[in-house]
Amino acid sequence: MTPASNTPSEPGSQPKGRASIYDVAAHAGVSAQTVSRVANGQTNVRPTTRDRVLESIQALGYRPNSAARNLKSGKFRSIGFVTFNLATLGNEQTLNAVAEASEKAGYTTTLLPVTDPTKLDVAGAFSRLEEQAVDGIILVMSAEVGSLDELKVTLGLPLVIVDSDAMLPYTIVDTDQEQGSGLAVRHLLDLGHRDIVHVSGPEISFSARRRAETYRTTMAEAGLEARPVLVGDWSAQSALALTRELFADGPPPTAVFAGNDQMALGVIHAIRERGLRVPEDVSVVGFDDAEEAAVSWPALTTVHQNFDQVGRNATSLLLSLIDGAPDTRRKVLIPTHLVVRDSTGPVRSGPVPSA
Amino acid sequence: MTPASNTPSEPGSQPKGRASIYDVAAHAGVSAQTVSRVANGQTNVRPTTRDRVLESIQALGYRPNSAARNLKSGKFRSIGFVTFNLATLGNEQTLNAVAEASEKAGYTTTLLPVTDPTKLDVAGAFSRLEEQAVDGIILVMSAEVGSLDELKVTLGLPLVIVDSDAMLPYTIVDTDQEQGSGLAVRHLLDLGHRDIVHVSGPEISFSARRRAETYRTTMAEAGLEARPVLVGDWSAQSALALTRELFADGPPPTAVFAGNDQMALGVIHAIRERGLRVPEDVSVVGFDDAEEAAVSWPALTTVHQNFDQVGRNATSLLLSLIDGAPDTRRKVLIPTHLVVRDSTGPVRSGPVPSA
DNA sequence: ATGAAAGCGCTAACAT
DNA sequence: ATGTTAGCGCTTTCAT
Repeated sequence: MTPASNTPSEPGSQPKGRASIYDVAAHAGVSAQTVSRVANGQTNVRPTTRDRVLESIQALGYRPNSAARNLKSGKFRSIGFVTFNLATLGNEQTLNAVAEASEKAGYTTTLLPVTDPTKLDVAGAFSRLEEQAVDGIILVMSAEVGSLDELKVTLGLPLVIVDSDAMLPYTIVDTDQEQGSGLAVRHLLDLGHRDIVHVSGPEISFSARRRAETYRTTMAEAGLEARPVLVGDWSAQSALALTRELFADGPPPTAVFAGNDQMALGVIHAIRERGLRVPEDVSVVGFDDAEEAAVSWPALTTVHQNFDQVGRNATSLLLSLIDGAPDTRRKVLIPTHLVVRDSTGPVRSGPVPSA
Repeated sequence: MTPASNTPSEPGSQPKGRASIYDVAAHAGVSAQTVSRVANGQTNVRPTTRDRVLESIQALGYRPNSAARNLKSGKFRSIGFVTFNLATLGNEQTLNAVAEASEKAGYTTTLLPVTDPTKLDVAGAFSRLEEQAVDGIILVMSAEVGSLDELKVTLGLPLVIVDSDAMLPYTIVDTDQEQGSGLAVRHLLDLGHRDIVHVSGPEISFSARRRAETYRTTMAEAGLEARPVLVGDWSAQSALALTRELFADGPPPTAVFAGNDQMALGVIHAIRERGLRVPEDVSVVGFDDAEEAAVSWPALTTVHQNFDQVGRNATSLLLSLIDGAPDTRRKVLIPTHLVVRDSTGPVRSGPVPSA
């Protein structure tokens, strides 16, 4: 059946390395072009020929070489995901959403870890990103990066920034920190709390600073005095230590707004150590709505952050940039919503909401 | 200074697209070879020439095109990370470790998400992996995949499997599930518990099955009768529901071994709902040692799983395979250790350990 | 120390 | 419907 004409390279032997398009062409007795057409599902190939080529592809285990394709097309069909630490609920979920969204668009996601944020001097590490086999970059900052302004100059690749200072002159997608934090603080206010403490993430984090700011302004709007912000590092451990100190220093507040759920757990732990109850003695609100929030004891009231939407938006924005859309430097803010569970309740004694 | 001789393509205008090695060569008045040598840090270039080339590289913002490099070298310097869901503590931490380890080796990590595990029929999806621009693949299963045997036949790429049935004929890296589960169950046994329930992950998961098996054998070794395993899906919610049912159906056990920390939290939640205390009435052990384990209330006794080591080992194994080492199909089992915190204690009333 | 030529595997453009 | 030519950007010979 198959006209297995002998070629000098002995096609009958087992395949060394990988079969190229020429091997298939020789095996099927057609030109490389025809193989290419079959491999790419072009229509203008006679069914007989197509079948023969398909057989040869099978027989030789041929797979197109993506490097050659990339070289030819000038595209990689891959987007780069740059982050300083993956070990964060938000970053991880964002990555997950990005990976799924880009896969749907036929793109692959390449991780470009930058071990040390401060090492990200623009001249050095960043320009190296251009060599990577990616068509565009999603930069998840979650922390400050020096001289970002030069980025635009240095980086010759489409760029979308996630979780960042929305003042930056780039296309940005982020959770609406202000809206979310307002929700949390006003919830406590509505429950009658007047003495509310905020335990925040690290200074270096934009979102942490934004949440702390909103805590202060919302308190001010209510005509209340904000307590000094307790600055942690997102970890439950840091919140635990901070809250212990707080209790050691003076009377406990009636409510705590924690910068994330992890820290909320740490706060709750410290409250219990002190012999107090949640929410009867102290109410606690978190931020993120991580999986454990629903099953902690008590179930945590928290601000739900929609990382999936952040990731999907960032991806589609980047993809359109890659497709040549002009960079309009849009800021997309993804709204949050409050999930009220059992860690918050009305103040036990003291002023009741005006009603 | 610079002999900016005019070429037909008007090099003086702003760079359309990207500067190639030829543009730099023309700009510096040397051959492409010399540029290549400078770019790759070869020594045999006269300092004067080198400087001139370097200047041109700067001026034109030249970055080597990785597609061309890849095509030439036949390597991508990237490893593929295949998983069915990233949204798992273990997978995420493993990915993190893989990304870091491969970055250190000068490799990039490419995410190859497979949305539906059951869709991973070998003939289809898997052979497509070969087209990806990767030199090898780390497959994180955490669940069963049909006809894996054909994998070897189909996949022409170095492969390391993580978190899997260690019986498979591949190079495998995994947490030592047996050792870990033994630690957990024997810890409860040592505390005098005799009535221990196991809440497991889903049947489809190898590690879940392995942990359940070890629970049964360890109980048997102690001459005790195992309770029917409560099969959940790793989520706290599932454990919560399962434990509620358990309590509704009969007398509570004195201890629970949960298949992971999330489920342990769900179990604890259910115990409390029932008006019982942890660990006074019921002891609970988890598995993973996730961050929240240390700060949950009470702090969770759990089996620490070293995902970092799993990821690092998988990476170095894969890298050596890529470098041409023969596939010896080693099984590397990473040991765990027990972290005793506050969720376990001696049985209140009942048999005391023989001593 | 430097350059010229060839080719990695693929596909767009142009024949036939 | 199929084949031929050329070239993507780089690096490995092999000169010089």
